[in-house]
Amino acid sequence: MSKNQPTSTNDTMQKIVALCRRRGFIFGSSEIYGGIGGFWDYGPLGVELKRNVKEAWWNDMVRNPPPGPDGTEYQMVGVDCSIIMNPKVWEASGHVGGFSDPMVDCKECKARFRADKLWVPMHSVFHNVPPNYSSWVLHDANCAEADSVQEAQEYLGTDPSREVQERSGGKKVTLEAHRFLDLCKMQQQLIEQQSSPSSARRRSPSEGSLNDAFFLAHRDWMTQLGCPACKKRGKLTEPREFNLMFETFVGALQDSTSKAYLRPETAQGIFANFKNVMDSTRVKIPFGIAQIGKAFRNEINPRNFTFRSREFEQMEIEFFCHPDTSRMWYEFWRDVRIKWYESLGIKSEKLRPREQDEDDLAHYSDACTDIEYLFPFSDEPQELEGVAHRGDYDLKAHGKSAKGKENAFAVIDDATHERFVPHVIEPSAGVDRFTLASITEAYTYDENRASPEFMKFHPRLAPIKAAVFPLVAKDGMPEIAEPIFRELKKHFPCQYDAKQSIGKRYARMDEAGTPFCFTIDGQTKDDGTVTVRNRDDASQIHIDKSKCLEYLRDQLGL
RNA sequence: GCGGGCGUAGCUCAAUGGUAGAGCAUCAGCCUUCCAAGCUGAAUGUUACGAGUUCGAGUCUCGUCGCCCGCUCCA
Repeated sequence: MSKNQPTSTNDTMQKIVALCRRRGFIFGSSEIYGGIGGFWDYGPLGVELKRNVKEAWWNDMVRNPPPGPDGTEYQMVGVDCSIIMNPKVWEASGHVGGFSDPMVDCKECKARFRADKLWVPMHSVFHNVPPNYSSWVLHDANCAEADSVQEAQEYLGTDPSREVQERSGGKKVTLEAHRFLDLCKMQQQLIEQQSSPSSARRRSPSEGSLNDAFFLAHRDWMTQLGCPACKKRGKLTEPREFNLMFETFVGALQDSTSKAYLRPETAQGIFANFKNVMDSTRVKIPFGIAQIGKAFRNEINPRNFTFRSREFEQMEIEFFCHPDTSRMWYEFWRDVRIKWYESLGIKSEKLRPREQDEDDLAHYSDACTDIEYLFPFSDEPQELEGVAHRGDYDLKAHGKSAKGKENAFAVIDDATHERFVPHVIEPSAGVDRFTLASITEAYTYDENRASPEFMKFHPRLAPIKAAVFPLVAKDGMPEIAEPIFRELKKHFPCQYDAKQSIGKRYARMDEAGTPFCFTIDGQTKDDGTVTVRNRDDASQIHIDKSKCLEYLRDQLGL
């Protein structure tokens, strides 16, 4: 094994990051000023790659979507919505209230916890919790074991003035019972009034649904809880809000009335335009609205190269269908999306659809599948895309918030005259995540090659499709090569290079992931053939110099 | 956000508190008839940033920023 060969997953990731930077795929943003965490720039090769990702998606999902289940016809249309929207959008969607993580720190051991995780555990000692509690109460590892009254008391503190005896289902619980019951009731209300489809999409109903009123009511009490890490009491700070939305101001005046947000997801722009699209395009259920665009989340701790960035791009479809067919469409899109990744060179063994447990789902949601990919930086597959069954939640939420009626955005079936609010299936993919996946998937190390590192991009994604080289820059070879290059570049992104040794030029193309190189050599003048060099196995064949474009089209399948 | 580690040329790294260097990569020229070859030359730095100690700081001290690792977090 060569000493430069990657030896660990982390080593591989470092080499990939280095190659991305060296060859102009991805740079850290604002590097000349020391950089800024969570923001990335795409260089000359990276922007071609990322455009190819987006164009493949737009072409395959919007302009030429696959036939539906049982050959069902459906329409797909696109939109491109503004990044900044009326803040009411984010109130209706639940992001303003719910798109934040209230956190507490332990002053003793410096550990940090989500505030809601501290009190959820305590409910596990009650058996009169609502049935749907049982599953998510055990969500927290600390509490899964907290089945004894004593352990519950650990959390509550032992101040006698706080203790109240509560008999419940034969179990005698000694703690501040009325507070406890308040919590139970409040939490039940929060679940029933759950108004945050997005925040609830991947969180259990108990999490992230806390609002200011809750903290105002229980602020003092919560700081008395024991720290789950070091078990010391009274060391926790008050819960603090960590809102993940970027704020800005519209207009010159910077006050609360001008506050606005950079969108944390592109989906809401589609919902907000649902009626506009319906009224202007003659689409009929079932149909989809697609959008590619930037979104912003002020992540606490961006990591793993571009995987978790603060500014990122999404490719989202909101597919509207009749409630009776929603399950079918959900399964359809889940399968379509997995196949799409495979069609672009992602090996199926590195892809994993992970269906969320029914217990984890929000109460209005029928299903959600994360399509995950095994990146080199992790032992566990990480989310590339979420295919969510959102039910009629979003349209009803906006209908109620904007028009005062839940069914304001209902549609009418012409045949049956049935009036209904469509259900929504949402395949939501991360452009940067798949771009990164295509990079890590393409990265190949073969110590037997003169240039061991090369990028085995799928032809559709390769930033440069071909290069044209004169073997040496004399003997009339450049004069033959240049016209071939000029012809090819009309149809494909191509490069011409006559400098330095042929091996070095091949190596550079290997790192850029260029599938084919056409080399004009001495034989070209004799019999009119050029050498085609294949990136993946460095093999060579001869074809007539007039057939380069035809050969490329054939091989690339484009 | 916490703890630990690290910041010198594009990359990998040198330089006892005393003139900031090498290899690779890049560029130019020559050479070269298929895989990062060779020769000659060139360019490349406010040593992350900012203070302090010192006659003198890449080197010692402090702060800031960034990156990496581990926690934490990831609607």
